[in-house]
Order: sequence, then structure tokens, then C-alpha cells
Amino acid sequence: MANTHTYHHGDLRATLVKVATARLSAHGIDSLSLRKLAEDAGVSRSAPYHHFKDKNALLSAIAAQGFSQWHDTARHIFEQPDVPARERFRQFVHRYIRYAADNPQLYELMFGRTIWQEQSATSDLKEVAYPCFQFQVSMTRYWQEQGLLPAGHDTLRLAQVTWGTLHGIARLLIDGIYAHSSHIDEMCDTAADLFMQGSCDTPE
Amino acid sequence: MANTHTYHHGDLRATLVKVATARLSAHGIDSLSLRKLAEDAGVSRSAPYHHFKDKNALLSAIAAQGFSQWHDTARHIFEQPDVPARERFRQFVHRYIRYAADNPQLYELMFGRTIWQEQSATSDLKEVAYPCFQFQVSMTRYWQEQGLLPAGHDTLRLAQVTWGTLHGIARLLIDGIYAHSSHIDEMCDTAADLFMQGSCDTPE
DNA sequence: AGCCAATGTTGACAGTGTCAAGATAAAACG
DNA sequence: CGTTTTATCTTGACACTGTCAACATTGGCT
Repeated sequence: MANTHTYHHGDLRATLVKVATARLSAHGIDSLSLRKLAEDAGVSRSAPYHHFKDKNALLSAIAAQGFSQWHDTARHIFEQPDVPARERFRQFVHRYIRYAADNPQLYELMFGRTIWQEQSATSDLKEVAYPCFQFQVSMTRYWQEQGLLPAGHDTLRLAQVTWGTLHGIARLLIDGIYAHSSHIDEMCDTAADLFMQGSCDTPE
Repeated sequence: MANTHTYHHGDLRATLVKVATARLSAHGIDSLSLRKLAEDAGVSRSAPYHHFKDKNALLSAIAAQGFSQWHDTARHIFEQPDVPARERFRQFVHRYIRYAADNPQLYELMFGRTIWQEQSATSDLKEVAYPCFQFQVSMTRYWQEQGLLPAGHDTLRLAQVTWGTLHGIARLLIDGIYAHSSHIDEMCDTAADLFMQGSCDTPE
């Protein structure tokens, strides 16, 4: 499948996403040009336009993949019946930052201005990303019920702040300002402790 | 001064920064092209290269201005002898987010990957930005001493996490993902409360 | 007065995203 | 089966970008 030598490529759309993902993690987001991607896929410059409206649409497709991937990971961490809630929360914090630090280019694409500015957010992207946000809210509610996070606050706001924190730390790390990757674990512990300051531990 | 009709412009460097700042807040970071800026300044394409090594160097100069401006604001908030520490902390949180929300394009430039990636950070930029970071650490230490933030944690880590939180919220707002500007104040209050959960209020 | 360094200009190059018009093959339909 | 429609791919073109080299002009120093 996906024969490169016939006039019709076979599955150009998938191939484009694949080579784009590869190039992204290898050479960074700046070297992602449609023309190079087309060349990587063994196809001419404007062939991609039959599968993606825009450069943005292609980037959104990559980001969407990232979201669903992270959503799965988050679910796995959250749904461990044997692990106490407190520990799962801690794991979640560490894994989130770790995911961002391990895939800096992808993370930046997923949460960067580029694909999110008002007009350009594809509906495909939203369909994957919004449930991912929603899941964050559900988890927050659960942690409030478990007494790990303060119950007195609106769940949505709390979810925005906790995710904001993770997002902020991730970006500071990725952009290399004010934080270094050797501090990752300590920062995660500090953040987790800060959130659970008033925690009265799990009521079983 | 800064006559536009003579062969030598007068003070092209300052003019460039000025028109760039204007164009930045008006049309966004994407429409910042050296050629347009040169035209705005009434000068030819490659004249800027006599004042800035790079496009990046010009952008860094704008960002540097932003940092020193914010540093001043932060100092003013922090050095209010009559206002209790707790209130100053709350003010700080609100003003930080407000500053970001009011100057989204500038904020993005200041904290974006563009000017911070390893090689390209100008020494001019670092000279302004690092003291700004340092000030954040000093404030954190003070708030720890005042009992507003937990004393048990390393000050640097705590500063990274608190700033990370503000930074993350700011970015979620600016990029328009998962947070809307009508939630700003509630989010700030939630964040401040979360940080000061275990607070035993100011001694004295 | 005369030179030099600072500053500004034009020409050029490689790269980009995007579209219009034409070529080709696969699929749909009689 | 042949024919037509439709999806896909290609080449040509355009306007735009950052950057450099070569050349022009000027203000200030000796």
C-alpha cells in the first residue's frame, strides 16, 4: 500500500502526517514546510492541497493525534484501581511534564498559538481536544471529592488553574527560560505539594 | 530629531523599535516583517541590518523593553508599605494576568520560543530578563518568610512553580484554549487561594 | 581639506504558502 | 465493454519573506 511510484499515491494523507510527525520531532517546528513534506512524501509541492485545506489543517491533524495519544495516557494513569488517589495525582503531574519534556516540538504544536487562533482551529482538532480538556475537569472533580484539592472552589476554575500550572511549567521548560530539565522532578513535587497543601488524605 | 528626509535617518534604531511595537500590538506578531517595518520607518529594506544583527535581535529589543516595563510594575506592587503582604500577593497575581491579557502580542513575544531558543537569545535581552526572574525569586522568599507560602520548600522551585502557574494561565488565555477572558478574575482568585491554602496569615 | 567609519540603497538569491490550469488515472455509469 | 465523471497529482506563476554583497552618501575626526 501507499505505493510511491504510481501517479496516484495511495494514501497521501496518512503519509503526510507521518513524515510531518517525523520531521517535527527531528528538526523542530520551524523546518516544517509544506514543500519539504511533499518532497519527503515523494510528491509534488501542491499535492497536499487535495488532502488539507491549509498548512494549518495539516498541523492540526498532527496535533490532534497528540491529543488523543495524551488522552489515552491520562486515562491509564487515572484508572488504576489499586493505586491510592494521592499517588495517582502525583503520577499525573509527573507524567504530564514528562510527556511535554519528551516531545517538546509536538507539545508546542498542540498548545501553540499557531493552530488555536480563532479562525484557524479545525473542527477535527476541536473534536479531539475538547474531550481531553473535559477529562481534566472530571479528574479535578474526583480529586476534590477525595479531599486532595480544596472543595470550596468551582471545579472548572480549579481545573483551569491546575492545568495552567502544568502547562506553564511545561512551557518554561521547553522554551528554556527560567527552568532547566534537571529540575523537572523537584518542580513536579513542589507543584503537587502546593496543590495538596490542605489535603486531609483519602477518606477511603 | 529623527528627520526622515535626510539620507541619514537620525535615530533609526529607536524608530524601528517604536514602529515595531506599534505594529505588534496592532496587527500581531505574524505581520512583523522586517521589510514592512523598514517601510514604516521610511527607510529601505536592509537598512535595519546596520542596527540589528538579525530579525531576532530586533524582536529581542522589543521584548527587552517589555521586561523592564513589567519589572517596574512588579516593583511598584511589591513595595507598598501600607498594604498587607497577603493583599500585595493577590494584587500581584491579578496584575500579572492582566498585563498578559492586555498585551497579548507583547507577552507572547517576551515568553515565546522565538527569541529564547538556545543560540538566539541576545545578551541585551538576558541582561534585562534575568534580573526580572531574580526579582520573582526574591518576592517568593519574602512571601515564604511572611508565612503566605509554605516555608518547607526550596525557594527557587517554589518561584518556578508560582511563576509557572501565572505563565500557564496567561498562555491558556492568550491562545484562547480552554479559558476565556471573562474568567480572568475568578481564575486569579482561585490560583491565589490555592497557593496560600496553608497560610497562617501575616505575623505581627 | 581629506579620509574613514557609519549609515543607507539597490540588486540578487533561495526559500515560503498558495492558487490556477492542465494532465492522468481510477471509479462510476450507460 | 466504452464513456464520462471525479479524485488526485503536476507544472507554472505570484507575492512575500530574511539575508547578503556591492555600491552610494554623509557626518565627524585628524
